[in-house]
Amino acid sequence: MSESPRGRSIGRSIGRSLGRTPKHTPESPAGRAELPAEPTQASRFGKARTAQSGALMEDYVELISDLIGTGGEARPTDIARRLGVSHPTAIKTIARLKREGLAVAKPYRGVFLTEAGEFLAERVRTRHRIVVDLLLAVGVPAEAAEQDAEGLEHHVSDATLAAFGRFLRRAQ
Amino acid sequence: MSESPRGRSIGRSIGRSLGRTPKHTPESPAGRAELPAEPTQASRFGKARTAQSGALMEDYVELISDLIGTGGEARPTDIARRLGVSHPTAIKTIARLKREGLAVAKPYRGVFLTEAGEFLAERVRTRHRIVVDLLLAVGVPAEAAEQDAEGLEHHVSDATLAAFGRFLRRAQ
DNA sequence: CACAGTATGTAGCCTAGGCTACATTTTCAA
DNA sequence: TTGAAAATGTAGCCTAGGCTACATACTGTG
Repeated sequence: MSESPRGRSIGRSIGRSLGRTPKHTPESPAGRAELPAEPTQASRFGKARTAQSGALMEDYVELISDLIGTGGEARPTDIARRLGVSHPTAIKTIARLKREGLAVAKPYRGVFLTEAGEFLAERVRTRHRIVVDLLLAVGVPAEAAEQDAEGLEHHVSDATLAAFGRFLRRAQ
Repeated sequence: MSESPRGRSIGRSIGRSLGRTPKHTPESPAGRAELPAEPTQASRFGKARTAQSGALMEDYVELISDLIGTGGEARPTDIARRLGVSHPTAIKTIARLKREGLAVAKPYRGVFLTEAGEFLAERVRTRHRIVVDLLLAVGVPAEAAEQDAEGLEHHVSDATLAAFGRFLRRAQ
C-alpha cells in the first residue's frame, strides 16, 4: 500500500485557468449533479452526499418492518427509542416517510409500510447482512462490524454489493 | 389490511418495560447518546449519525490539503468547484472549519490548514487509501471502489480500519 | 491607470434532522 | 366508569448544508 494512487489525484493545475463561471447555471432545480465543469470528483462527492440523505429513511423503513414483524405493530415511541431520538423527531420523519409513499399511518394508529416501503426494507435488510458478513469475512471484530455496518451500508452501491456477494460466496 | 389494524391492542408486548419517561431527561445538553432504555441499537444508530456530521469537514480538510500540496494554495472557488457546491456554500463551510480550529483564512487570501487540520487531512487520506484498496482487494470494480469509498470512508472506525489493514497485508 | 471581469464575501431563504415544551388522545387499572 | 399515566401529536426553535441574488475586492489587460 505504498504505490497506490494516493486517492483522487486532486492535482489538476489549480484554479488560475478558470475562465467561465457564468452564474452557476440558472437551471437545475434540485441543485447541481452535473455541472459541465469537472464531473469527475464533483459528481462523486455529490453522490456520496445525496446517498446520505436517504440513509435515515432506510433506517426507519427497516426498523418499522422489523417492529411489525416481531411485535405486530410499529409505534412512534418505539421507533424513537430504538433509534435514539426524541419522539417528535420520529413523528416528523414518519411524516416524511408518508409524504414519500413509503409508509401509511393514521393518528394514534401505528405506522405501516406501503408496498414500496416493504420492498425497500427488504433491500436494506439484505444489504445490511451482506455488509456485516463481508466485514466479518475480512477480519473485522463482530462488534465493530455491526456498528460500522450501520453507517457503511447506506453508501454501498449495487456494483459494490454484488462484488461483496461474490467475495463471500468464493471465500466462504 | 383487513385484520385488526387498530395497532395498539396486539403489542402491549412491545412497549412493555418502559416505566419511566419522566420528561425526556432534562439533562444532556447535546441530546441523547445514552438513554437507559435500549442502549444497544440506539447508540449504534446515533454513532453512525454523528459520524456523518464530520464527513463534510473531512472532505474539505483533505481537499484543501491536496490543493495546497499541488498548487500551493486553496481558494474557495476551487474548493467549491471540486466538491460540486456553490461558492457561498464552500465559504460557509470554511467558516465552520475556522470555528473548529481546523483551518485559518483571511479574506481574499486563501485557506490554510492548522496543525490539527493537517493531521486530520493525513488521517483521512490514509484511511481513504486503505478503504479503496480493500474494496479492490475483495473484487469491487475500480470505478465503483473509488466512488463508494468517498461515502464509506467516513464511517470506518479505527477497529475496522485496522482490520482492513491486516487483511490487505495478509492478502496481498 | 483604469475598468471589466473574476473571485470573494454577505444576506436571506429552504430542507432535513434534532430538541423541548405543551396539548390531546388512548389505555388501563382502581 | 373514570381519571391518571403514557403515547401521540403540535408548535417553535436550532444547526448543518445547500442555493440564489447581490455587494465588494482583486487583478490583469488594454
